[in-house]
Amino acid sequence: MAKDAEDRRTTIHDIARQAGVSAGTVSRVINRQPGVGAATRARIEELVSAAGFHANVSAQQLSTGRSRLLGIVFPVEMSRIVIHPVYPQLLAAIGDAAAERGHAVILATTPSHDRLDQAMDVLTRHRVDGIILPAAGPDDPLIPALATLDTRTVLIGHRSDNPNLRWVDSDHDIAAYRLTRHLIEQGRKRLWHLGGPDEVSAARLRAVGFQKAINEAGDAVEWSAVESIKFDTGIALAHARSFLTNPEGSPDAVICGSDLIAAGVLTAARELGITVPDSLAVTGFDDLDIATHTLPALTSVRMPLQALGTAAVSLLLDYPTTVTPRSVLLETEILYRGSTEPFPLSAARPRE
Amino acid sequence: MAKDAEDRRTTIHDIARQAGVSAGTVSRVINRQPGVGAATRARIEELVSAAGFHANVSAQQLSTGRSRLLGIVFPVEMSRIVIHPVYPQLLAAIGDAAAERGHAVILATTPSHDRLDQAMDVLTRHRVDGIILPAAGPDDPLIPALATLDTRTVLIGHRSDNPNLRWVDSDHDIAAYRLTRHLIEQGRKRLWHLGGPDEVSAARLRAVGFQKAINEAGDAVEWSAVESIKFDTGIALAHARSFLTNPEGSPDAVICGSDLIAAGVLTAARELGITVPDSLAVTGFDDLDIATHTLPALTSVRMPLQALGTAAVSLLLDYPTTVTPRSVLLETEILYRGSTEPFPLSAARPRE
DNA sequence: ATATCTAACGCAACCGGTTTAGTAAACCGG
DNA sequence: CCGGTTTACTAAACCGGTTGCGTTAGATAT
Repeated sequence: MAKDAEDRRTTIHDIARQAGVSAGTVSRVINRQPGVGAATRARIEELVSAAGFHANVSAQQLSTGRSRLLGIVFPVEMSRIVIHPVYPQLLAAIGDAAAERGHAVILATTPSHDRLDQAMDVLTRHRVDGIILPAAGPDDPLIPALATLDTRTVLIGHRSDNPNLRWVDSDHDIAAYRLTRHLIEQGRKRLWHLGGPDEVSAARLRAVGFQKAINEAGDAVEWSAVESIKFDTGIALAHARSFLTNPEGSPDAVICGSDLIAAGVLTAARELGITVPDSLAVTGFDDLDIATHTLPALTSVRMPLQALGTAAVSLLLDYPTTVTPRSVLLETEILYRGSTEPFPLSAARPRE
Repeated sequence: MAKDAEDRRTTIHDIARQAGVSAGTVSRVINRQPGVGAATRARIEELVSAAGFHANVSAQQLSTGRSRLLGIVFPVEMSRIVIHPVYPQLLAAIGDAAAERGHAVILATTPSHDRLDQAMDVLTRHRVDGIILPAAGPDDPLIPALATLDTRTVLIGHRSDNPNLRWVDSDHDIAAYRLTRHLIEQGRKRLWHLGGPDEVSAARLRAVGFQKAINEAGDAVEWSAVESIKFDTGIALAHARSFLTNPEGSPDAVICGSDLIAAGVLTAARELGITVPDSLAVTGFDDLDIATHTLPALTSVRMPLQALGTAAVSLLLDYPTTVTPRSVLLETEILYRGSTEPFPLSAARPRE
């Protein structure tokens, strides 16, 4: 063990000795529990902040059974498919929400799909109070694995019907539906959908919303859908070059599964001399930085990332005290920008 | 405490009872320590895996003093400036490297720069064995804060001279130097540098390497440098449109601080009818997905992300046993692709 | 056969908190 | 002034592992 008494961290007993009280009293003070006199409490609080004392979470875990730790499963293989800028932001949102509730976040990574056990190991060994699987997809083998773990688990971005799991998601389908309706009401007649990868539930739902609006419009519009391309501007560019020059017919509106994809479409349009929004409307998803820097700026759908994080954490931690819903669906916000602004219409519209 | 005996996790004592030995013996088995007979060891290992037993890390932390936890400080404000696709990959690399060494990774996020204490809190309360600050920049207030913490700390991506800190980095400057030399040797005469944000040390070093090659070339070449733009394709596009049409002279080679920036330059070139690589060479950094999807494919510099993660973890954990260097500098790999392939030269080159 | 050594284990203290049961003093109404 | 209640606090068990030391049994040396 060979620890110098010198470099040992301050413990609750050190504080207790200095304050002339027992360890139990100090414990009550740092946990803001009743049963301590005002004077004693003040004296102890003074000593605590003077010594820079921080209670050892491991010791707390041992005696209370709660680790104040949330596990985030980070699917590496998935991230090779979907390296997406919202990822870090979502992580940060979860981290903040957890911190707000006095919890920290531990990362459980899997180097590959046949090494799930590595992630599961971390989660169980650290006795996490809850698990979050962000950017989950429908066929992720982690989902059944986590469902067996008897630790409360929340998926973000995939609406699993597994009764052992909870989820939070944003209304991708509704947003895509509204976006498509908006374009149809503008008078667009040939709508294409260029969606994100099939492995991502969000991408699928966006396609569903598009399809619903199309179905409602009936024969009034032509449509086509390329689903399942990667969230990649370069790949989108190649696709767009092809369908924008198709002699059999090309779109006057493209609903994209992500701003990254929409950026590729805008580039292709510019190359081909197709003016946006006059001859072609383009929409994206996620409201990335790039959406405000394209020419014209890109109509996009902002995800409630902060709220997703907060809701996920709440679903994990609020259960013991209140009745918690099994799932939470959050609203997105559509930001209409230049890429869908119909020139004739806007010119005709009276100033207000 | 009110725990059912039922849903309690299996402990080392449960295993011990089942095996008819003491807890100490079980402990020696799961830690692969000597002093246990072969038969007993086999019997215990059997029981451990049958029960799915995973030792409680908190209990281990308490008795050994080691938490088997590495803290990653996740600078949220920074990520607003630099939302970059290598970020998740680097995180994953660190996670894997840590897992390999039997450690897990805990995230310490700061909602803002004046709430550093939140991150520091997490780190100290969980008694992390080491701290990693990825994508560090020169003026990050976290750096002095972490230096006072008397927990071993490694910066990734910033070569701090603070003696209390260690760092790992890749040789951005050397790569940029080689890249620039390569272009000069090709006969390029007017080289522009379009670098990433000043807040990121990597971006600064890339500028330094460019400058060194330029200085060596002397009067043989013209040059110009726009430093400090965000890692953003849209912004880069705007810059490129401007300097590629500058009547006072435009470049025949652009060295970019990131593939995201290079993608913008390629788009601008295409818009303006400038052929790449014949009239203009373009290079990027980071070898993102997009680099292989542009037309032509983008010459780029691949960062040794996996190795950076491994080295950082090693710098944190190898100290007690061996002498550890204070810093590690890793090599990058330059991938020459179409965007710098000089057409005349390649046509003249005999097939091999 | 006896003394000596060693490998294999048990015992129990310990890590740093939390929490329950218990005690002493203060307080309160009549 | 007394019995009863409340308040402030202590002591100690406990959480689940680890580890130094002591014990025992079997192997080896004499």
